[in-house]
Amino acid sequence: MPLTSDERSVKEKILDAAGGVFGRMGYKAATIREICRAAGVNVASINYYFGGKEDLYRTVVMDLISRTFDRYPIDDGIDSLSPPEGRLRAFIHGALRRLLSPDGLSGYPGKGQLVARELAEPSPFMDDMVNEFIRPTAAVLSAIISELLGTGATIKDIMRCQISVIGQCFHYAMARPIVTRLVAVDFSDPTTIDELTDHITRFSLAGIESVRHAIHAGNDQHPDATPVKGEPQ
Amino acid sequence: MPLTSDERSVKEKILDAAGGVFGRMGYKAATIREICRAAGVNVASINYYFGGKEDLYRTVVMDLISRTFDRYPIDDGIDSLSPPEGRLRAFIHGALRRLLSPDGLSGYPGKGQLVARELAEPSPFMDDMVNEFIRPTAAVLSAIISELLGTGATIKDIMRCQISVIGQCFHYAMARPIVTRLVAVDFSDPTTIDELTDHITRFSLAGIESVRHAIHAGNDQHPDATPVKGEPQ
DNA sequence: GTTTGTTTCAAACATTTGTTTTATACCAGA
DNA sequence: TCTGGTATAAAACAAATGTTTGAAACAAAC
Repeated sequence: MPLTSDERSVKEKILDAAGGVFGRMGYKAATIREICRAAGVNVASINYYFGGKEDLYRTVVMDLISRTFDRYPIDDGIDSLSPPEGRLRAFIHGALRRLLSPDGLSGYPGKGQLVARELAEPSPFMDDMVNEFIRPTAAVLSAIISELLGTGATIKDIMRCQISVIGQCFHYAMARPIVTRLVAVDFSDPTTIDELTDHITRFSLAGIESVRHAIHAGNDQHPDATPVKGEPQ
Repeated sequence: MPLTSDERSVKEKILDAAGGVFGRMGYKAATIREICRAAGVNVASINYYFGGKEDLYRTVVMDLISRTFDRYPIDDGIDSLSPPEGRLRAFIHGALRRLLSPDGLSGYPGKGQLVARELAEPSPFMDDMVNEFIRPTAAVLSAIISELLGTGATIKDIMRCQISVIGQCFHYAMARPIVTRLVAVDFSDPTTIDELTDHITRFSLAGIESVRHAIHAGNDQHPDATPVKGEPQ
């Protein structure tokens, strides 16, 4: 009978501890002894419950992302027929909370470092991750931006604006080791997240509007009239 | 007398091989045996010439970044007294080229993955990197944005706009494994880099301008933007 | 209470890995 | 040729790490 309350507890303890250790140290540098010490369980437990280190890692990552998307859905509970400005704000808010919010249990530091690790050295199941989570997310953002840009926007225009929006959100999560060395900020604070949502939304709406203008007014001119000295483009 | 032609050859062989292996596998997963096999030298050579694995890694990374900044300087050859719009464009162009341009090393995959790796598991000398390369870069961008925002901008305002600009540039380098799965783009192509420079500059100038308006228009959505108080730096 | 299957634990095992050692080859200069 | 410093190679070493083992503890069913 594999479901006593005690078993779930041990498994959960391992999963939580593993999330933190993997996120902090990366797959290779994280040792199962460190994970088990943090979880307060025996080293053999990992092989007993998960079959090995690699399977534990896969479970941890998929579980973490899945739960995060459950808690902070893509649409953030906003009607897909409402004006695109509000939907963009909801999207950014959701993205920031997914990336920066601490994961309820066991003081997990944030998913940013874990994402960075996946980008540095994509796992064999990176494709699954993209298909299951990232592609639907990108589709929602694409629809919003497409509406904001209006007719005449090319796929390239939409794509670039998408990356401009997402890039801002990601950077707070990924570059945390750098940013915190440059300035003292408390990410994961809800107030901070709301402020960032305001900023990125304002910044992005203006940026998108500017791209829209460029599209409708004689394409592809340099954004500033002053040419760069000695740099033939 | 440590400078016969033969010695330099061995050292160079190690450096080249190490760049590839570290870039491909990351610090922890890369083994000195793998590096030495790729370089065709004895395992003891690394300790003999570099003192150990960590010092070798530091040398390789610092060398790579240093040469990259030499080739693509921060100011991109533009006068620091010219209008901030052009300077922003030069800054973005330089950042993109540093991040996306392939470099001379044999078969080296690009700096995006290395940066991502550093963010995922910061090296012991991450502080050195930040102080030597990132801090001066951030200072240049900060000056540009500060000028664009005008008086009344808080440290927070400047910082957030900075991250908005840098985040867009970084995302192309770091999220390459994701982006290439979503759409077919050839980064590192100079034409692509120039197009991206145009887009990010236009997008960011509009975003910054919008933030400037919000600052001067009683900052209703911006309850924290009280003029410059002593932000811990 | 005994039995049966599951869970936990400490110790052991087999590899891997960074480093050191020891010996040998090299190569000028006296 | 001898000598002293340098470079390379093979082996040895010590520490760390993922995994396995075998026994003990435990819980529920009979």
